[in-house]
Amino acid sequence: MAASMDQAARKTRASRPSKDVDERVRDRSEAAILEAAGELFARKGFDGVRIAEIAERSGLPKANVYYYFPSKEDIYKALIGKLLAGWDKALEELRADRKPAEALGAYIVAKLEYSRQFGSESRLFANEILRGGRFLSKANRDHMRAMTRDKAVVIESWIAAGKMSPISVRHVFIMLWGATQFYADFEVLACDALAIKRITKKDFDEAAATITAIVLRGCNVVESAAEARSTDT
Amino acid sequence: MAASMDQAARKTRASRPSKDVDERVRDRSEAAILEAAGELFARKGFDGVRIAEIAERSGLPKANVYYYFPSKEDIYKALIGKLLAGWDKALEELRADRKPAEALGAYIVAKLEYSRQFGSESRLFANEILRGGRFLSKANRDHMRAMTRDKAVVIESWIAAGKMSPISVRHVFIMLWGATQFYADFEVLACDALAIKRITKKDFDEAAATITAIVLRGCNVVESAAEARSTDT
DNA sequence: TCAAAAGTTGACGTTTTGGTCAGGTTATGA
DNA sequence: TCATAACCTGACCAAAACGTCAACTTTTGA
Repeated sequence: MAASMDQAARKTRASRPSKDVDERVRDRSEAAILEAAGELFARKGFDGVRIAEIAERSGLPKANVYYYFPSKEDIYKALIGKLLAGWDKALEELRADRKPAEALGAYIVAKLEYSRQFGSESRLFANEILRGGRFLSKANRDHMRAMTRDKAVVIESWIAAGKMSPISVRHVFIMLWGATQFYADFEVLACDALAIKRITKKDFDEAAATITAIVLRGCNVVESAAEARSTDT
Repeated sequence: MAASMDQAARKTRASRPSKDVDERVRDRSEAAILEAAGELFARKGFDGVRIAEIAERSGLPKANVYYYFPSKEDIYKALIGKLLAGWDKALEELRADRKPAEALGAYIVAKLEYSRQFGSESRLFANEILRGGRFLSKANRDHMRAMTRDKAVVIESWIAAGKMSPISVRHVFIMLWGATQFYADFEVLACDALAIKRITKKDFDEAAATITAIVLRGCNVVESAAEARSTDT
């Protein structure tokens, strides 16, 4: 996911064992650029961002940004790559060997937490999808489809085992995605809806509790453990 | 919401009774521009669209677009205005005198139908919110807040009347918004999730059914046909 | 110590783009 | 018919934005 092939190749740190911490200038600069670009792309979309802005925000002169990344598009694509990793992580909670209520609750919490902590990444992803996913590679989309299918199978196994009522699993995924991303992606709307100025951790916790409660009850998920009250951590 | 004041004033159709159909060139041109611009803004965001594109797509030369709209921003704002009307319409379904199950179901259907029929408007709105709502006026936001509050009161009245279990009404709104907009706004993701090429009417119907089922059951909305007439606005 | 590699940067060139304008054509209404 | 208003448009401009470059400084490794 580094700048470009030739430059990445130059990095060969085996031949440069001087610093074990290896706080290479390159790494720091690339990170700074990526972070600045992430925030900006998230808020203004690909076309809305000037590399001069990225440069300014990352504290580097424009020409230096071009030293690390051959083009604006390359910066953007590098960020898209990072995104997809995070996308998967929450889904990992959905495993067939877990109790449905537990797994679904954990998924909702993880997804909300991800979008809370990585708000700008989440918005960047939303932005990209909204525009039709121009920059998503076929591999990216194949991976996402496969992931969805696998997790759908997990939930269908719970349904088959009578642990929850039969529903259109894939539509439920969409409900969950929509609900969990809303707070980060459409923060303005969420704030208006909640009649607050800024969304806090507490609001996210309430969101998790509400979404979990409705979805679990909505799917008639059986709660074997009589307790399992609110959806903490 | 027309181009600008002076130009709109000139329209004074009382003094020009020649055509009753009044298929004024102005009206057609403005509509063409707005439609073309809507599609483009939805897909590429404000900064991503060049007025040359709008011109081309609406079949007019660029300078002619400027004849009707003083600036790109004015075209964008005109569209935002149209959006908010649609936004309200679905919410009208939520009236205290209706039965909760009926009203909520109708709301979900109306919201989905709106985003299906006016996909590009929905995406444009999403785009605008994602970017922090730069072009939303204070009046716009005040209106939306007031609308949300009113409808929250309606649902809370149902809760108070024991017609559904107590939940965080405003978080439920967010769930509903997220779920109902997803299909239009994040079509790419929705297609991948549903393992289909394009979303059809049938998919929207299934979505409505699933969302309604989960939310109604999730909120323990009582389906008793008998009562549900204690609150009368 | 020192040459080569890595990193930095101000200034520049080219293209794009929002917006303007002067002058043309068509519709309107008396 | 004819004056006026509405409408249309090719050509143009200044600002901005992407990307380049040559020269400069710092770091590296032997």
